[in-house]
Amino acid sequence: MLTNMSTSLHHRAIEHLGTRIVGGSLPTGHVMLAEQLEDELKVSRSVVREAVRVLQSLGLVETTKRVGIRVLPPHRWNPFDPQVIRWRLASDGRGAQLRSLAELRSAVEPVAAELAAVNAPDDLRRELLEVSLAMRDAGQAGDVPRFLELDIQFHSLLLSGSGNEMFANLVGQVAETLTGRTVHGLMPDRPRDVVLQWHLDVAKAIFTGDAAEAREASSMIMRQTISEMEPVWMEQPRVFVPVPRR
Amino acid sequence: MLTNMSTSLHHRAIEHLGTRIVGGSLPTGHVMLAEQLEDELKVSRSVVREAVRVLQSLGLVETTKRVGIRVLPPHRWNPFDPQVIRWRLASDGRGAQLRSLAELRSAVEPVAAELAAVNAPDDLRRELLEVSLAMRDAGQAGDVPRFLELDIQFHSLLLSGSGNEMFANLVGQVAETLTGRTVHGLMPDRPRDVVLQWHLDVAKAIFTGDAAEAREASSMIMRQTISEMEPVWMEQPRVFVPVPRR
DNA sequence: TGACACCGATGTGTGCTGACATCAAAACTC
DNA sequence: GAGTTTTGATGTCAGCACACATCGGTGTCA
Repeated sequence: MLTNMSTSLHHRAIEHLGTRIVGGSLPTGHVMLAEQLEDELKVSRSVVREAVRVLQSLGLVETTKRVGIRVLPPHRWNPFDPQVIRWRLASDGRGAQLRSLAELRSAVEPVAAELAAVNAPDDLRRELLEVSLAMRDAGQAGDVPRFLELDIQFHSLLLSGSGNEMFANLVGQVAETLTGRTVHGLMPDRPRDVVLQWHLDVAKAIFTGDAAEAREASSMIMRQTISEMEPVWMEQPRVFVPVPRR
Repeated sequence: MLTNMSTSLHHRAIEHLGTRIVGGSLPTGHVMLAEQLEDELKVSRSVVREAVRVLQSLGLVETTKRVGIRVLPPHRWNPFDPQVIRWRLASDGRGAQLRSLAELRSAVEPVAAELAAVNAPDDLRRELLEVSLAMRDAGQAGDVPRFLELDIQFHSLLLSGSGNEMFANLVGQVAETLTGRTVHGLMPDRPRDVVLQWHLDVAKAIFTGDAAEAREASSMIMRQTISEMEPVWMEQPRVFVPVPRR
């Protein structure tokens, strides 16, 4: 066996194929043979087979006897899988992916805020309040990296505090969205005062258990976020997936 | 080899382990050995290894050298994976799963309606209108199975029409929620007239491009749905996942 | 004598390989 | 054109070499 290095062969194989499929260099309908992948990746059958099985479970490929490994169309991919999202963010589909995530956030966060106001444990409410205060300080001081860190912290706490496991699972994706925004230079040097105030409003409302106010303030943040990020995906066309007939 | 039957060994192995882990009979921290699974499932190592790799990508287990295959805690499971959701719906966690899905719907659908009013292609708007009319007829006639079918159709069109691939991907889960509601006997024999009216309102608003009205009417439906389904998960405790520190 | 650091044995996942089974597409026969 | 055979790919199996985390024994030092 050749030098295996840090990451496992299995992981590397998945990464290699995943990026190529999602990136588009292996187009929909493209057929590969397992043996051919062995040669290409210089790994054994077991590695290829295990990698293909994982990609199959993500909806990226299907295997058919007598045919081979076929790349499936994008609408078959599991759009909620963290790996798929990561691969898309690293590809041309980055804009469309960020739009999807931003819209998902804009849907989920106000409801999460509402739920957190009703259900969140006390220490989490307190921490949320502290973070929102720290955000104000960092924001007014123009400390962008610190602000980003706290921003992620804030929204993570909010989503976790909802007590909905699906919402809580979106923290990773939200972090991607937020960092993506700064990376794209879409953040003003100094966050707007209203945005800081809205974050404070959300934290206070959750602290006092005011669900309606929490939702409202969160909606404001989301509206602002979307309008700031819109340039990223402006030219990206929307795709309408056919609804499965029965 | 014993009779292998319709589904592949690989699929059966995944199903076997997935149901047991999600169902709780293999508790968090439980450690299995690959060899032991071979004996238990009466399959070879490759089948076990490929199945374990898939479960690993779903966050259900992790493998450590010298230790074995360890079952991970529920908060590490990918809550958006269709398989995981299916396993949970078939287990004790059914109530909590339905709550998560219902809350997700209640967050997403109003936003999807808003987006559909802006972006949906014309034929989809037309179809949505037709379906909402058919729903009214089936509802008033008390034809429950037909109503359920149309209801699923309606919400699928709505989610697809948003042009957001993540929203569109939720059709399967929404269908589960809706069927789950009838299965649990939570649907009145004859859907309330207001609900039928709200569905018509959503369809009309999307048809005429009135985003705000589409959102509002959709919110009403969601509010009603949640309140109808609440009994299912009343006694289920909420789980608060620790937010990952950096 | 007791505490601690070191180190080698052990067991288990990782990776590789050759062989056979299965099954569906494609080619062939009638 | 329908039915049959062939073919070629994945599916499944079993055995091996290797890497490496853990455990327990050994040695050193106080």
